[in-house]
Amino acid sequence: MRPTRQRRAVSEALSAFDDFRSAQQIHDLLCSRDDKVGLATVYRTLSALADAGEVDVLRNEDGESLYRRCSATHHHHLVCRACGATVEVEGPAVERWTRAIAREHGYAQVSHELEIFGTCPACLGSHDVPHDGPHDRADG
Amino acid sequence: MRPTRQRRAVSEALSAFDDFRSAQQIHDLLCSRDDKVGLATVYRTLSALADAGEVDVLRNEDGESLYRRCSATHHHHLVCRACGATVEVEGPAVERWTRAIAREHGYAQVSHELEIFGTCPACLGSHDVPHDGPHDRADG
DNA sequence: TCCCGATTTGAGAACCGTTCTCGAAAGGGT
DNA sequence: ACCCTTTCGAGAACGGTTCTCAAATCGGGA
Ligand SMILES: [Zn+2]
Ligand SMILES: [Zn+2]
Ligand SMILES: [Zn+2]
Ligand SMILES: [Zn+2]
Repeated sequence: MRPTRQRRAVSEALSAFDDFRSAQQIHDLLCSRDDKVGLATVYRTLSALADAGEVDVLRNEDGESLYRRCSATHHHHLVCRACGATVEVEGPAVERWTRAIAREHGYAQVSHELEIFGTCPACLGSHDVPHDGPHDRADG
Repeated sequence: MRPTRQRRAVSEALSAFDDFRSAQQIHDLLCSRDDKVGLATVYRTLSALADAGEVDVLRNEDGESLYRRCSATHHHHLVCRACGATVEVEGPAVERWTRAIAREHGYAQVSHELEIFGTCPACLGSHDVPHDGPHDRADG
């Protein structure tokens, strides 16, 4: 995979966010910076990064794919519904439990998806709960 | 909510499946039975049932919504990737863990999503793995 | 039973995130 | 510079879902 200007731009844009962002949001950020990158290229690059395990993907309630640069080890997410603030969490017991459940029912090639949603401390404190962006995170 | 012929048909169609099915699959089943129900009505009825907590919803990897009549208590699913065979599973320890993690980070109004995917015993045994339907489940 | 307002239906259009198309542009090895 | 492959990108296409709105249906009261 060639490190083209476009791919570098998408990858750097991802790093500018601490929370999960959609392909279109990333494209918008690049546009506002006058980085000319086609939307199709943003989609292609994000898919490639996800396939390579360099970013995590999760679907929001609208079915939209959201991307985030995460640590390399297996983990799950605690995500604020209001602002998107994300915490990576690990639970060895949960990992064991899912494997045990699958074995118990004879299922093989097991994987799992686990996300925790809630309202983060910042959003709990603020009187008007935001719905369109993070509180104090870089986004451009 | 009026118990119309259409809503009854959708509800009964759901009961004919043991695994998760899409709105379009349910619509197809009704058509093949000469139950005249519009696709929009199928979507509306499934949404209403999901809102009422009468059916569980999960999104497949394509972002499609799948529906299943489940038990009323909180549970998760062990789903076969190949044929869709579904087992309801419960894990009190996981429930405790998610609450603890959320509290630890100060998140409130916590919910979570957890699905386990794998290959069921029947699909492991069969030589040509099916990709379009369950093994020996009612679907008509 | 008949009437009437409220609810429900459904064919098709609209919506929207995503993927595909394919000719143009860019890159790298020689 | 040349060639061949990869990548790009504007716009079309795709597919699941939702919306539109006129027609059908329902339920309750007269
Ligand atoms: Zn992650
Ligand atoms: Zn895990
Ligand atoms: Zn269920
Ligand atoms: Zn649970």
